[in-house]
This record gives sequence, C-alpha cells and structure tokens, in this order.
Amino acid sequence: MKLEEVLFSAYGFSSFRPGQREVIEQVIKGKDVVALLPTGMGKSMCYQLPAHILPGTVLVVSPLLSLMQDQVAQLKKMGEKSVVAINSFLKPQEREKIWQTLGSYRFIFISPEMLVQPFVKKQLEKIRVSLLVADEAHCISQWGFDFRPDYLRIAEILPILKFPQVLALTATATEKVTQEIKAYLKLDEPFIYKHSMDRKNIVYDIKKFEDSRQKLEWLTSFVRKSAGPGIIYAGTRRKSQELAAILMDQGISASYYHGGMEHQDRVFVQQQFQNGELDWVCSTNAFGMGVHISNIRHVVHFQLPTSVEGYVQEVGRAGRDGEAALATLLYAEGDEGLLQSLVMDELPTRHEIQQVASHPARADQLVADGIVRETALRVIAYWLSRLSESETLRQMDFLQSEKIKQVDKMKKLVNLESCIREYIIECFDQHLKGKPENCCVNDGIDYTVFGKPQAKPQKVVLESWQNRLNALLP
DNA sequence: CGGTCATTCATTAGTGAATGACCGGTGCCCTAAT
Repeated sequence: MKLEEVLFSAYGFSSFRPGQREVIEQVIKGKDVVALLPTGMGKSMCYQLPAHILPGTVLVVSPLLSLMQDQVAQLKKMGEKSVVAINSFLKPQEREKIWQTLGSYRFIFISPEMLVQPFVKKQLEKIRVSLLVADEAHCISQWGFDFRPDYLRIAEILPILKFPQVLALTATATEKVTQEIKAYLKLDEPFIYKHSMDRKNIVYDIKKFEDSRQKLEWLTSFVRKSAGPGIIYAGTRRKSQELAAILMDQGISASYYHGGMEHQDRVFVQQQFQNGELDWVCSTNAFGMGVHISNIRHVVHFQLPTSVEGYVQEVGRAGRDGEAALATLLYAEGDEGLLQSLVMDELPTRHEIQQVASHPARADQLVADGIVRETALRVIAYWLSRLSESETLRQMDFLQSEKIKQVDKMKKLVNLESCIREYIIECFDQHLKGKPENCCVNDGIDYTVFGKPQAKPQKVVLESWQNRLNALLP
C-alpha cells in the first residue's frame, strides 16, 4: 500500500505536509531519524502513520503530562482505541490493568522520569516496541543538564527494548542541540531532516525604554489598540499576575498563567484561551508547549528570555495559521540583571556538589535542611553516579560557561543594528534564504497588517433551561 | 538588577524611615500528612 493511501484511510488526509513524507519514509525503512519541523507542521503524523505499518508498539516520551493527555485524547478522537498514557494521574487499579495488557497498545505515552524507573523498565521489557519517539526532543538539552536529568537517561531503555529504531522530533534545535540529541539517544548515523527554522510571517520588533514604568505604559496602550489573541511573557510569576491585573483593569480580556498555580486553574486558562474566550495571557515561560491555537497575532516579551532558543520557541507560537504575526521584545535598562542571576542559579553550586559528595547517604536530609535544593540534588546525583566529584565540578563549570554564552547571544540580539531575522537564523546555524517584505525593526515594519481589535459580540450567557423555557412560552 | 519583606531604631506608643537579606522560571515523581 502506498503511504498516501495509509494517510487517507487512517487519517483522512490526502497529501503530506512538507517534511512529513521524507521523515516517514525513513522511519518505515528502519532508519533512526532526527526531524526538525517547525511548529504546526504536523510532527505527530511522523509517528502516527508508521504505527499503522510497523509491527509493534510506538512508545512516545513526552515532556508534559498535559501534553500526553492531549495527544491521547486527540488519537482517541480519531478513532484510535489502543492508546494509553502512563503517568501519575493513573489510579493504582488502572495502572495494574495497564501492566496486564501493555502489549495490546499501539501507542504508549510516558514521561522520562517514569521511563527510567526499574519497575517500568521491567514491564516494558515484556512487550514488542518498534519505535521509540522522543517528542520535543530539544528538552534533552534544554532541561536534561540542569532541571530534569532523567531526560539524559532515555537511552537506558534501548537495550531493554532490544534496540528499536528511534525518532526524535523537535521544532527548534541548533547544531549543538542536534548533536546532543544524537549523543544522548545513542544514534550513530540517523537520517537528519532539517526544515528551515525561519518563519516568514513572524515580524520581529524591539522596543527600548529607560525604565519599567515606560515599558508598562507602552504595553497597555499597545494591547488596547492591537488584535488578539496574544501572549505576554513576563520574567516572574508575580509580574505575570501584575500585568494581567493591569490589563483587566482597563477592561481588556486577559488572564495569567504560571507554574505556581493549581493544576486545574492552569487547565482552565489554557482552555479559555484556546476557545477564544480570552484575548491575552500574561505568563511565565511555563505557557506555550501544547497550546494549539493557530491565530495568535502577538507575542510580547515584557522581559528578556534566557536564550535565543527559548525566545524562538515562545515567538514561534504566533502565526501558525500563516497570517502575519508580530513578536515584540521590550527592553529597559538593567533588564539583563534578572536574566543573569536566574541563569546563575540554574545549576547546582560548588557548595551543593561538595555537600552531596561528602555525605552521599544523607542527601535527602541535606534537601530537608535547605542546604541543597531538590532539583540540584537530582542533577548532582546524575553526574556523581557517572563522574568523580572533581569531574562533576568541572562539568558544572563547563555548563555554566555555556549558559553565559547563551545569555550573551540574547543580549546581543537586543542591541542588534542589523537584521534580526538573519541573526536568529544564524544562531540556529542556518542561512537565511530570502527576506519577507515585512521583516524586522531594523529593516522597517509595516504595522498595519496585524489587525485591530474587533468589537466583540456580547458574551452569550447560558440561561437555565427553566428561564429559556419561560421565554419561549407566552 | 529590582522589588519585597523583615529588622532595626528612635523613643514614652504606635508609626515611619532606613537598612539589609533574599529571591526570582521551566516538571516529573507517589511521599507523608490530613
């Protein structure tokens, strides 16, 4: 059967999007693949379609529980019944049942943390996995080194699964990140598909101010005269709430989102935004992954992101529909401060490493006493189980210097006098092929194309059935 | 770096200024306590 026929019979699509065919062909041939496809290019089809041709299960490593739930729901909606997410949402009974029937699933979604647990490994050993997928594979290098070290351990599952082929998917990866993905997933000679990272319909703007008050004044007047939906990225949780409050005061439809909120509140905000009931979300960098909304017109950065990669990911959430979208980066003197210090705090300190190394049995106590941070302990434990204390210290120094380089690239972007699009693409080790007419602040921007806020239809208030019935009756 | 919170001080009573310490973002896990 031809691929198009499978595509049509299983999913009802009649043609592939750019890149999909190339990637899927290689997967079916049995190659390992690293695929860099921009947001909104149908990455998930790259493993969904092969699942209908390969004999065994497709195991998908996914970074967020909410993303997993989403993907499962989406597959079920398309009529796929044999799909499951293994995570902490499961009740013990459900979990027990899943272990019993594990081999019968066509798709299994799992977090890296769950994947490396000994019991889970033992369960997965019993089944036939044809394809291991690392979804959002840039997380390996974005989070693996300082935040979620289990991301560096995904390859441990390969011998247990008797070396299935591997597919790594991401929208943003520099050459360095691509190499790290290859190294940590133990891919010898993968087929690498790289789509251009450039998003032609995104226009890059930078606004500079003397202090944060001016920034705020600009933001409120900008939001009032701009068409949503839009995301405003703030540097801290508190700031995201503050900005949302200020906008709401002006009668603008806005809310906030950050990692410190209750899970259900986060889900609620995201859904409101996706349903078009909310024009603006003020958030930390927690917001965005797994947000499927195609018509985001604006992404504003109220503070600097910590890397160009992070910036591109956040900006990339705009304009998935292909229509013009504006990315505005706001800068006030002194803004680098927060950036610098956040980045300095990311990695375990020398003191933390030395404490854990000299009291390995009391590590948990060190966390309880507030001497070592919990995240730091996990990162230290990962490295100390592989390297000596002095090697670990050296590794952290090295990672620190890499982070400083990333921050410097971001600082350079703010002060750029040449084309921003060109600079960004070069940060991703690619070359720009042709500039759009509306390009960036340094090449001149036509602001008229991004739309003005529309008069919203009055919100429909759902009446109770009694009231509606009464209204119908004379 | 910049904002916030706690402490200190002067002093005769509850507050207000000044100083210094501290913190800031991203998520999985099924733990222990309700």
